[in-house]
Amino acid sequence: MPADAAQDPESPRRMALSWDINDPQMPQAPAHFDSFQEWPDGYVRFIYSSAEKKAQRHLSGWAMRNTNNHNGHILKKSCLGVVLCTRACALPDGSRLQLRPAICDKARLKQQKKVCPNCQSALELIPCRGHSGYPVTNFWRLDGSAIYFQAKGVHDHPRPESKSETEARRSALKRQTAPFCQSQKKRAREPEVGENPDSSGQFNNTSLLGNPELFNIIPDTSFCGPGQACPSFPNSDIYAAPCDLATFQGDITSPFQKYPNPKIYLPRPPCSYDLAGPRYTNPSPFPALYKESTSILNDADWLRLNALQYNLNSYSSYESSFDFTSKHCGWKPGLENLGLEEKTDHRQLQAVARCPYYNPELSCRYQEPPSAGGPALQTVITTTTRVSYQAYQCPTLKHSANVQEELSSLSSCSYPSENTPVSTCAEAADPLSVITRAASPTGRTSLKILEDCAVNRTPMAFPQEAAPCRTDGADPCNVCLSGLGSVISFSDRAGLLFSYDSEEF
DNA sequence: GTTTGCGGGCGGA
DNA sequence: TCCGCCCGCAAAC
Repeated sequence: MPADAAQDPESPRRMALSWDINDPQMPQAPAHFDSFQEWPDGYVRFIYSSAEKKAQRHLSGWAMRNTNNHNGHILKKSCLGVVLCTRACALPDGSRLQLRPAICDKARLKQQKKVCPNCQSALELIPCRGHSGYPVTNFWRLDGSAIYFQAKGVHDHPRPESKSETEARRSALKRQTAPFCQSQKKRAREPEVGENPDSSGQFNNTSLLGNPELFNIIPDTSFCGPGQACPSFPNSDIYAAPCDLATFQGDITSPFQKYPNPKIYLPRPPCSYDLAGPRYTNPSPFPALYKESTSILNDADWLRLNALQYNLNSYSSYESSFDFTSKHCGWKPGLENLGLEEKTDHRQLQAVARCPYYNPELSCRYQEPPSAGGPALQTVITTTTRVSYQAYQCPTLKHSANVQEELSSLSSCSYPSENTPVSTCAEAADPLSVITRAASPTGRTSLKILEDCAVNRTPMAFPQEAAPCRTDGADPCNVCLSGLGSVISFSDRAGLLFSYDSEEF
C-alpha cells in the first residue's frame, strides 16, 4: 500500500476513515478497493469489491460464526477462538496444535470430544475475548458495488487453521485414506501382488513426500498464504499420516503453517495492561505478502514471512508517516471508549494483536475473561516475561543499530509493541532471513517492510513480544527471541527448513 | 455431516 | 435499546 494512501482521496483506507458499518449511508465505493484480508485483526475496516469472491462469502481465516444482530442488512460474525491441546504439547516439528473450531455448534461439541492426535490429551476450546471480554466481531455489509467490512476487537488467541487450509488438509487426508483403503483392499484381494514395501499402505513421510498427488491438493494456489495449506508443504498430511485417522479427523494444523507461523505466544508486559491499547504486535501471521506472490513460497520464505508476520498488515494499514508512538503511547481506555476521532484513527490500525498467553508452563494458558470494564486481555506477569525481556537484549541484536536505538527507547517508552514486529527485529538480526529474503519471491516487499521498520519503527516492540522461556527447545522461533543461543537455534531451524526444502522438495 | 445465513427469543447492561 | 448468546430452521455444499 502506498505510503501516501492517506492523502489519496481514492484510497480505500481514506474512505474507510469516514464510515461505520452502522452508518445509515455508506460512503461511495472507492475506485480502488482493498485487497481481501484473510486475517483481519483489530479495529479495522475494509472496503472490498462486491466482485471479491472471498468477501462475498464473508470468509475469514478466523473461525467466525454467524451472530444474530437482528439487522438483515449487516451480517455479524463473532470469533470462536481456537482449539488447542490442553497440555500444549509440542508437535514433532515443535509447533503446537491449533485447530479451527467447527463453526457448527454441534460439530464443535463433537470436535471438543476428540483428543489431541499428538498426545491424546483433551482438546480445549480457547474462546476469543478480544473485544472487551467478548469475542471479536466482524461485520459485513453489502452496499452497491462494495462490500464493507468492519472488525471490532483484537484476537487474543492463536490463529486457528485457516478454512482453506483445513479444507485442503481434509482433502489431502481424504486422498491419503482412499489409496490406503484401496491398497488394503487390494492387498486383501491380491495378497500375492504388490510386494513392494513402499506400497504397503503404511503412511510415512517418504512415501507421502514422494506422492505427487499430495502436492496438488490445494485448489487455489494463488491463495496459498501463511496459515494456509501450501502445495509445497504437504506436511500436514505427513504429520497426519502417523496419527490415528479416526482420532485425527484432519484437525491438525499444518506443520508448515507452524514453520512459517511459529506463533509466538508471549506474556504481555505489565505496561500493556495499563495501557490497554492495542497491545503488541500481531502474531498474525500472514502478511498480505502472499497475495503478491505468484509462486510457491519455500520454507525459508515462510520462515521469513513469519518473522515479518507481525503487523505487516498493520503496515499496510498505516501510513508510513504515522507517528505511532506518540499516537498510542497514551492510550488508556479500551478502544471502544475512544472518541470518534480516535476511533477514526485507530480503526485503521490493523490489529496488532497481542499475542495470546501461551505459556506451556501453565496449565491455564489463557486467563479468565477480563472483567467487565477491564481490558479485554490481561497481562500475564510471569518470570518468563522478565526472562524474555532480558533476552531481548540479546547480543545478536547488536547487529542492528536501529534495534539498539529501540532498546534504549524502550526504557523511555513502555508502550507495548503496536506496530513493529518484534519478529522483524529478530529478522533484522538474522542474516539468514536476509538471505532468505533475497531469494524470496516476495523479497522486495519484505525489504520494503524492513526498510520501513528501520525508518519508522518506534520503540515499541519488544517486551510483549518476548518469547516465553522455554526449556524444551521445542519452538525455536520462540527461543529465537529469547536470547542469542536461541537465535542460533532459530537459525538452525531455518537451516533445517532450507535443507528440508531443498532436499525434500 | 457441515457450513452458512436467517431470525426468534432470552437475559444482562 | 443494545448486545451477546442460544436455539432452530433451511439451503447449500
